[in-house]
Amino acid sequence: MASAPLQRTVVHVMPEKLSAPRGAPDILPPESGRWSALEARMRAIAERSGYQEIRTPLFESTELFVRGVGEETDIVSKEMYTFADRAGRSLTLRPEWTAPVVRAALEHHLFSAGPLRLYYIGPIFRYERPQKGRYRQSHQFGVECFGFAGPEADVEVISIAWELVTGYGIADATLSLNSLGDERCRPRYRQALLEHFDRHLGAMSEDARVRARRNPLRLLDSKDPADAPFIAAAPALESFLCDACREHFDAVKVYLELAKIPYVVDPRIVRGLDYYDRTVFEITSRVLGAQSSVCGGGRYDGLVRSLGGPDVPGVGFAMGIERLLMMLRSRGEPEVPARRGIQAIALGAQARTVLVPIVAELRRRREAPTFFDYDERKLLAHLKIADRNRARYALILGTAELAAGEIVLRDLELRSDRRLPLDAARVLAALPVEGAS
RNA sequence: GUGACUGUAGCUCAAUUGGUUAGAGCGCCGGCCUGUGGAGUCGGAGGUUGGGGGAUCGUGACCCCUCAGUCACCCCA
Repeated sequence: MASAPLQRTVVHVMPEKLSAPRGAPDILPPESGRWSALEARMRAIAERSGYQEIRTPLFESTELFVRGVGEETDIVSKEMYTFADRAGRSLTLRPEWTAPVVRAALEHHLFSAGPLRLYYIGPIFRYERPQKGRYRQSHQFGVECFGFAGPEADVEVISIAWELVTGYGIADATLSLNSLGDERCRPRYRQALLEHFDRHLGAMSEDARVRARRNPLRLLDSKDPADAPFIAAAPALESFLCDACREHFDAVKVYLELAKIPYVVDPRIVRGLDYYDRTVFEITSRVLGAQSSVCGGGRYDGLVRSLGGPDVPGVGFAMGIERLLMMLRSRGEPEVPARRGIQAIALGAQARTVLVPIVAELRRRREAPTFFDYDERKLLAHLKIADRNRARYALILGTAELAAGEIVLRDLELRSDRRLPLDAARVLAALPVEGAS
């Protein structure tokens, strides 16, 4: 290999600074700490309702999303990260979780064991123009409840979402609800809609004409003022629901009231994924700006079958972690974190040698952090580092202590010193237990 | 994919409507305050003004392209 010329080439070819791809932000400390705390809470809440985690590959065969999400949807038609692998297979970075979850459940015969409750947490990828609350790699938490056709499951799933969003004292959240009907009544409504809009399409936005062709229901969702009067005059979906769908929808509302979960019925939420039927819902917040939706979901009784599986009903939601974090942050929390952990301070090479194994022992036995700056500094500088680390204690070993066979344990909050025998066990015994943060 | 705005030290921002060696605060590193901390004080490092072209005697400032961010549309979490 002619490595020398190759190296030269590399230097000339990439003089630019390396940076993260567009719309794919890094998550750095201390922000990453907020992430893991939220994720822990999501897992806990899902598990309390009997949900278990599922992890699926980051990429799937492209066909899964085309069939599962719908060829005509924006996600599939223009937002997927699709590539060919070395064998020419078309693969796609998952743009959503529901289709992969169903695929995995089918592949491993999870439906044959009866009702199934799964949750997931992880990244999704959509090729969109980034803006606030919208990224090319974003992260979702969600649950899928399979095997129950009744309204109880809808409300179970909504309850989980609602608890997560409101659990931090967020007053701003709104739950919007709608029913899309099922395969019996929706076609009739679709037809009625088309007939209504057909007469006005010439006066409506260009976008509306596209929607009429691709998904007439989405006409209702147009924000173009030109379309507003025609939308207002459009027939209401609710009046077209068949008896079974109406009964289901009414029961969902009753259960929500029993659960004291406030909602508004919004006939305009129709959702952009093809697989939904009956209940659809969304949780929104003003603080998110234009990307107001923090959670969206609904029932998808036909999806499993359409992917080649048995006739298993399902209901679930997906929640945007970035957006939920934005909601939490907007309530402000400038609080200074409490002091925690120990700053180990060695003055001089010999003290350092003695302190290293003691620190190792502290780190093995305690959950709270033990910080150790290995550079030779003055005591003053070490204490400043301890403050920066927000350490509660300083463990100081200098030449005087070393000679006396002692070590100083300083409480940085109380500003008081104790002299202890120079021994890891004695130090541990003198420290209160500090648990995980 | 469409439209608009913005990119100057690690961070937040200056730089008299183009004019000499681009500054400040915070942060960082170091000295002093004889081994006891969020302070003070003195000093230091750190910028090819996102990148590339162009116009000009000359620009961080003007024009074009590009990259990135932000806001809205589209769509969605």
